[in-house]
Amino acid sequence: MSIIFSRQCEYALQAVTYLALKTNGEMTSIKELAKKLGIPYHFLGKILQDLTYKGLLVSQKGPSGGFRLAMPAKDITLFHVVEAIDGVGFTKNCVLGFPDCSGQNPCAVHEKWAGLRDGIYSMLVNKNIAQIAKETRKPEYV
Amino acid sequence: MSIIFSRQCEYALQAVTYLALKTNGEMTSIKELAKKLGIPYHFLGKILQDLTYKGLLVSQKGPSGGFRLAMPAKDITLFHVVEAIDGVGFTKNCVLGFPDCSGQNPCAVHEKWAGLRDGIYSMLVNKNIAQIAKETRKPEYV
DNA sequence: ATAATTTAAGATAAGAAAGTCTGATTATGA
DNA sequence: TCATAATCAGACTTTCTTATCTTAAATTAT
Ligand code: FES
Ligand code: FES
Repeated sequence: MSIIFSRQCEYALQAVTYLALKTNGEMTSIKELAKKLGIPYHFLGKILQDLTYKGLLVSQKGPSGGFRLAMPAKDITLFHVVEAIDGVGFTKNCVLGFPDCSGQNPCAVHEKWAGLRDGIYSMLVNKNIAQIAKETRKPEYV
Repeated sequence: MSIIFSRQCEYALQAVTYLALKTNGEMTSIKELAKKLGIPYHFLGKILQDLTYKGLLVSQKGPSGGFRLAMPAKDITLFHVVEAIDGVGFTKNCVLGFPDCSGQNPCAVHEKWAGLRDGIYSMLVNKNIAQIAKETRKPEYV
């Protein structure tokens, strides 16, 4: 099966965009996120913990605790999340799996792929998640 | 780690483009492919077996046996290989991992991603592997 | 015929990713 | 204070992917 981002990363992206919808400093619990997004509870817990450790989220224990963004939504992009979970390998790897990807040693589709790869990068950085939250219409988020 | 195609699929793509360089009906052994491309011998064997089963390659046992393309290189695209190994899921899945990806139920980057996805598809179908073989300069292939 | 070479096939192992479970810790609010 | 609700942390299990090993079957050339 072909994939772009790991499942962990997909979950993280969904969770962060969901958190972006909570405008005031409100905390959101793992329970709510897991339920609304259909993500396994404990697995999501690990991921949020990870994002907290990486500085993207802030957590709070106890009743009415949970997670919120560590900074204004306009300062976070999807790329920050991908970077934190999957790393930035996809921005420089050969799509055919050759060990060295560069203009010096291009595979048959290197030029084309380099362009698409940049396009994916742009997709991830050109909108902050405040904008993304505003445009979101997924039923999962309601 | 983010990836586009499975490692199996990458190996398959590399092997098929390598086979495309053998113009006359010549057979190529797993040994040669594994050595030149740096792919684990037995693992590659399985993959080539699979591609044979799927009809992309023809195999021959015994001394001077091996594998060759089952049809003229101009009739095969990278997409055929991806389709055979990883399937076509990537042409229709949401990049953020949402279960339903469509214009009816778009995520925040659906429009952008749909375009890039088409670009990847084009990259895979717009050249046949005869053309690809001709343009290839990877040292692995020499 | 027979020895050598090659793919076919299946079992198994090793590793990574995904998911689960349990108990500890921390904070809230009655 | 004390029960409750939440994250934190670690071990564990399951599943999938990748890789290895071994034997069988087929083909070729001697
Ligand atoms: S070498 Fe293949 S994409 Fe760059
Ligand atoms: S819904 Fe996300 S890419 Fe289509």
